[in-house]
Parts: sequence; structure tokens; C-alpha cells
Amino acid sequence: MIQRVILSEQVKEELLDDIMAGRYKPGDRLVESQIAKRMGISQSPVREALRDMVAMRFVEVEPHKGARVRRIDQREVLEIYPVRACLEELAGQLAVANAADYLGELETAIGHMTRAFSAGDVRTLAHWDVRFHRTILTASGNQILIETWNSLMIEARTFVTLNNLISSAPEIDLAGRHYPIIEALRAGDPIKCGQVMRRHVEEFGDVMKGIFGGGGGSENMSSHVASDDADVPLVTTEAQAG
Amino acid sequence: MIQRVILSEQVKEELLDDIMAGRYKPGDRLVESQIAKRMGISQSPVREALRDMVAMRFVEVEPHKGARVRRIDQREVLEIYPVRACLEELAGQLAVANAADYLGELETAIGHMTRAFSAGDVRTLAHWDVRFHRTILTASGNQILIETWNSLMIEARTFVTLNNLISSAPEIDLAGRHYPIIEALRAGDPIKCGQVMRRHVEEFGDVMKGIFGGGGGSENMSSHVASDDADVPLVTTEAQAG
DNA sequence: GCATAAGCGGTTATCGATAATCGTTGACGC
DNA sequence: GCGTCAACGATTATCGATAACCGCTTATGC
Repeated sequence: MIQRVILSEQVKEELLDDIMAGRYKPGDRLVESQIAKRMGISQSPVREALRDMVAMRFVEVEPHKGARVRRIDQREVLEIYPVRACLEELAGQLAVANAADYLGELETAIGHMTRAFSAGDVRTLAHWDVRFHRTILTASGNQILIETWNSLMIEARTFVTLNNLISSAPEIDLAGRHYPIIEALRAGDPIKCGQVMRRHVEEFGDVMKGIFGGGGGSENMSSHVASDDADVPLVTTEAQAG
Repeated sequence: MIQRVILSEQVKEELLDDIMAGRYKPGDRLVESQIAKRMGISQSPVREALRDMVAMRFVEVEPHKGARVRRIDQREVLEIYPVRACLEELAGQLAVANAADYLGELETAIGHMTRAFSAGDVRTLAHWDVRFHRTILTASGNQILIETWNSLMIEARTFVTLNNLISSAPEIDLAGRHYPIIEALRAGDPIKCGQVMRRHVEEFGDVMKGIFGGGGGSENMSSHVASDDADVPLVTTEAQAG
């Protein structure tokens, strides 16, 4: 076991894994002392990791009451798409200027997505989907924009989202829908490219809205649709399309 | 001295004050043990406060090397405007639906801004400027959008920005420029309102670009233009228009 | 019976001390 | 003179222990 530096970082990664894999469910308490004991370390690094995860919005804490895995409700999942749409529209516009340096990476990502989609490997699909979008953000060159987009924790949400999407609408060609973006980048028109990006994001937002039924649920129960891999109830929702 | 709960929160507020007031300058080291000793407390709450401030982007840390006040360079100041523009355009669009409940608050904010502007009170002006924009974000009702906007730490930047702006272009009617937004909200056209918001933000971005001279500086020296209040070298920049 | 208060278990928040790590300084060999 | 390396001082990262606090249960007074 390689003892890499900064214990709290390791703790964070492990806890993040636990949450993403569903070993901790939304609402579950994260007791500092218990985690510390289980990992054979002191309370401090655990505490620090938890605070980091609060900043990442995976965890919420109440003073003197401790940390819990944050619930991501239906409203939040849907609310994110308009925000992504406008940020990624801007990214698309800016990325045109530097597109040449990133086209290869983008094509690679689509290739991986296509294979993962065929194989039914949602985790890999999500990975490369996020990678594709992140590449365009990077190509935009606007550091603030990149960090703002990162703060949305897209990777964490995408896996869950795609699980829902694929089991509800398996006919949608997730990988193929990214080609128009590459074409727009090649064409070199910033406005057009921004529009394509916006539409791409909005389309997925609309699909998700359809899956959730569009009703605004007030209460929520922990549930999810089938996953090929692990139990991932990171999203709690009421309505679930069959 | 009222001993409010959560020491680390108090520490954070005090350090934030110190940074905003320029008692710590960009690049200054923030040594945990020294701060702890000065405040008569232990290292833990100081450390926690610093980590919080990293999440807020006021501070940066390198593992095993400690924390420093983050430098905000010219590039970052300028990069933020396109991001704000697209976020606030969206906010403007969404806010129309709930505008009625917030018009009073918005008018109050403009009133305060007008008075503060006449009095040359930049701090108060910045406060109500941010408040105005935040109100529109709130009116949008999209929690993700609100949190994303908050993550840009607008309030911290606005004071500095307005200091620069007012001493470089004192003729600009900062308060008055907000009236078109209220009018657009009253008119009830989401698209139009979004455009007005976007233009409003972009205008200030353009003015700032002009102040900075538009050149992309590589190295930076800690400097700033005059302030009526405290020394606030939160921004470091090379070019400074007279 | 009900409201209030004291006690308790569990957990967080803070402390003081120690181990690990970094940058620098200065001795040493060539 | 100059590069290498050991030792040092400063600081962070982690530890183990304790104090402060919350929610709940149980006892107490009316």
C-alpha cells in the first residue's frame, strides 16, 4: 500500500468513491470518529476531507450536528441544465479560436463514448462524455468559466443522469449527438458553435425533464433506476418513467 | 466581546476583513500558527478557516507549504465579465416571472446606490450594487444559478472594481444604469430582460477593459488606484490608466 | 397528566503536542 | 569557485485527548 502524501486527500477520494458507488446513500450521516476509526487514522484528516466535500457540494454539515451525504433532488437536476446551457454556449463561442488544438482529443472522446455505449458501460460513457465537455471548456481558455463549470460537479451528476437516461430512452444516440459540436468548431463560426453547444445541453435537459415527468415533487424518496454496475442512488426522485 | 459559536467562523470573518481591508496583501503568507497565536486560539480553527477561504477563492494553499492571499490578476478580472454576462442574462430571463415580488427591493437598492454615489462612498455603493444583482438572481428562483453566481464572489470583487472604475471614469452614472433593468422587468418580456442584463454587465466589462488598457500583462506588481476608505490592493495589475 | 429540568450517550469543536516536510544555510570535497 | 549534501529552523499535517454541544430520556414538581 503506497502511502501517498496528504491523508485528507486520500480520505476524500475514498469517501467520494463510497458516495458515488452508493455505499453511502443520500441523507446518510458521515460520522467523523467512525470514519477515522474505520480507516485507522485520526479525526482531523477526516474532518478536513468532509469540509472539502462540502465545498464540492457532495456533503452538507450543520454546526455541532455533523455531516450528511447531500440529497440531490429532482429540482436540482433539472435546474442545472439552463445554467450549463449558458455556460457551455459561451465556452463554445470562445473555443472556436483554439479549436484546432483540441479536435483530436474531442474525436477520441467520441470514439470512447461510442464503444462504451455499445458495450452498455455507463460509467465509461459518462467519463468520456464529461471529458468531451470539459475539453471544450478548456479550449475556451477562460479560467473563470472553467472553474465555474467545474463547480457544478458535472462528473458526479452525469453518471447518475446517464443511468436514468439510458434505461428510460435507450434508443438515444448519446455519442453521435456530439458530432455536430465538432463540425461547428471546424466551421469556425463562434456564434453558431455556441448555439450548437447550447442546443446540445438543452436537449438533454429536455429529455431529463421528460423522464422526471415534469411535475415538481415536494417530498422525495430515495430511489433510482437500474445500473449495470453499482447501486447509485445519488439522485432522489419521485417520478420515475418505466 | 460576545463569544459567538464556531470559532473557525469567527476566524474566517476576521481574516476576510483583513484581506478586504488590505491588511493582508495579495501574495502574503497566512501562517496558521502565527494567526492562532495572535488570536489566542489553537491551530485547528485557523486551519479550517483557511480551507474555507480556499473554497471561496480568497486564499490558495500548496500542500506542506501553506496558505497565501490569492492574487487576482487583470486577466481574471476581465475574464469574469463574459461569465457574469451569460449567467445574469439567464437570471434576467427567469426573474421576469417573479419580478413583482422584488421590484421594491430593487428600487431601494438603486436609491441607496444613488446616495452613496453622490457621497463618494464606494464601499456602500458596491454593497448595494451587489445587492441589486443578487436580488435579480434570487428572483430567478434557480438555486443552482444562484449558487453558481455566488461562487464568483462578486461582492469581494465589486468593491475593488468600482474603486478602479470611479477613479478612472467618475462621470459614469453607476446607479442610473440599473433603471433599464427594472423597466425591462416591468415590461415582462423575458428575452428582452435577459438582453438588458447582459448588456449591463458587458458594459462594465468593456469599461474595465478600457481601464486596464487591454494589454495582457505577464508579470504583475501589487498596485491599485486610490480608495476613499482603506487600502485595498486585492487586485494586482500592471497597466493603470490615469 | 403535563411541562420543565437534570442526566446521559454520542458527536463535534477545539486544544496542545508531535511527526513529517520544505527551503535554506553552510560545511565539505573537488 | 562551485555543486552536493547534511543539518537546521520554520511550518504544515496529523495525532490523541478533552471540552462543548445536541437530542433524547428520565426524573421532578405542580
